Amino acid sequence: MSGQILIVDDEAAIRRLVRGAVERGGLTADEAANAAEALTYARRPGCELVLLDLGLPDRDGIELIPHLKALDRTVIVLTARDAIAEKVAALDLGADDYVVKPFDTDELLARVRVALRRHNSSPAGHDRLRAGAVEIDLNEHKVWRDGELVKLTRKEFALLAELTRHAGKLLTHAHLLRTIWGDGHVEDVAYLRVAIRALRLKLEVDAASPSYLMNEPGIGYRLIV
Amino acid sequence: MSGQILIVDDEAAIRRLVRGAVERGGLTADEAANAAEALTYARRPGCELVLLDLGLPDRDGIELIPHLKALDRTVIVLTARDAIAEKVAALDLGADDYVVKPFDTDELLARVRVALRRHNSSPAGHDRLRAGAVEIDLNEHKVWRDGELVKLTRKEFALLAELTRHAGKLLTHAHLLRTIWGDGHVEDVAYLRVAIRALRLKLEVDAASPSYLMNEPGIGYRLIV
DNA sequence: CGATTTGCGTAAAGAACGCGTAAAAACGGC
DNA sequence: GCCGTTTTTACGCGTTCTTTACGCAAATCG
Repeated sequence: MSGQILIVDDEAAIRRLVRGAVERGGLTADEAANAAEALTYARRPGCELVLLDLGLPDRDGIELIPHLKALDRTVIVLTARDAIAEKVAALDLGADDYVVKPFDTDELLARVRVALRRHNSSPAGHDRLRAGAVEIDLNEHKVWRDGELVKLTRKEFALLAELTRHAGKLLTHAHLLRTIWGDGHVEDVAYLRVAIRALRLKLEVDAASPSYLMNEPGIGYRLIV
Repeated sequence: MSGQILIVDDEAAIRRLVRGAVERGGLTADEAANAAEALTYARRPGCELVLLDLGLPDRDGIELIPHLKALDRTVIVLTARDAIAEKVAALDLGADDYVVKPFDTDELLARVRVALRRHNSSPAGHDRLRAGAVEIDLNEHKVWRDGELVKLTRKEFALLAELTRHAGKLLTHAHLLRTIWGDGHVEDVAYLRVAIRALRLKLEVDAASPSYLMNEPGIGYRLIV
């Protein structure tokens, strides 16, 4: 299972220090020592935030920022370089925050929390989302329909969560497959069909004529609000 | 007219400095010298982001954070207090960033841009195109004619999108065939005819005498704006 | 000036596709 | 080894796409 936070730094000591801070906050972490590894881990579903050192052996970390943002990951740059120009460049490229080494682990953790708070909840605050009769708690991994608790499997929940986060929007097969099953399964539309059906059976009034989880033939699925 | 940015600081010199930075970035600003004023300005519609000094004469700025967040304003704390505990407290109370004085105005502006980018990107980027009575949303794969939703198939949509992207311009058979059907079907003009007809039936007032999807004999098609 | 060609619109039939559905096989945690 | 979950496979059905054919008008040509 992949962690929520990805720590990218070539020095093992730093990685350990950061990981300590992150785990103290109850979060899970992966580690990468170079740019190539970083991209591999960042692509894994479940990865939300990347703590990025700029001084990597194979590539300048700053080049990674656009790639990470394209994956919809939050990026906090964590580096010894404190030149203003560098900060501005990183932030303008899409970085969400910029912390200069040496840093305090408490402050880092606080900034990580800020970033995650934002990432997980567009209507700022709680991690409860509602779309129509369905309510979903992202932290508690619980789902209600008309106030009644519904039991979902992990995949079902992940799929519903992704659809709910972008309620009303059309999400492509590829997007859903990538976010929930990972890069290797972008073509496995069958997974999606089976999972969607399971959700419909549990959430729709009549699974045979859905009014909530809608299909856009050839494109993807959309959750109606 | 209220500005997008509210600068809260009891020192006029600081306010002027910050305002300079903000306006250099093409943004407008209001100023408040104490907590009471700050709340008044923050309540005004159009205010998106508050740059908040913590050392205010009437109240501790940190107490303002929850109020500002309740108004759904982005908050960047901008203060001389650099105690870690203070940073963590402010961030956990809902502040979006924390910048310690003395700060560099370029970095501040970059952080303001980051915050605004985020603030404005939640009601996500519609890329919608319009050509005459027809409006088309490329992300949502939806098309309206005179405000009324029209249902298109994939190929129809792709064709209309390509024509709309280059509205008014003449697109050759080969170009359209290549972009929608791929390299292998550059010669299959029949596809194009069938698809164009389907679009006309759905979008034109009278498909038999088109006024919107025009043919340029021997060359290609053009969408009239 | 009439015959022929060329390109377009139109219609309709068959093939291919995508989806829903079901159920069996493989997997993984306890 | 068992039970719930996930993956894999298969089939029917409706929709969409492709293919083919024909009529018509304008352009081309003898």
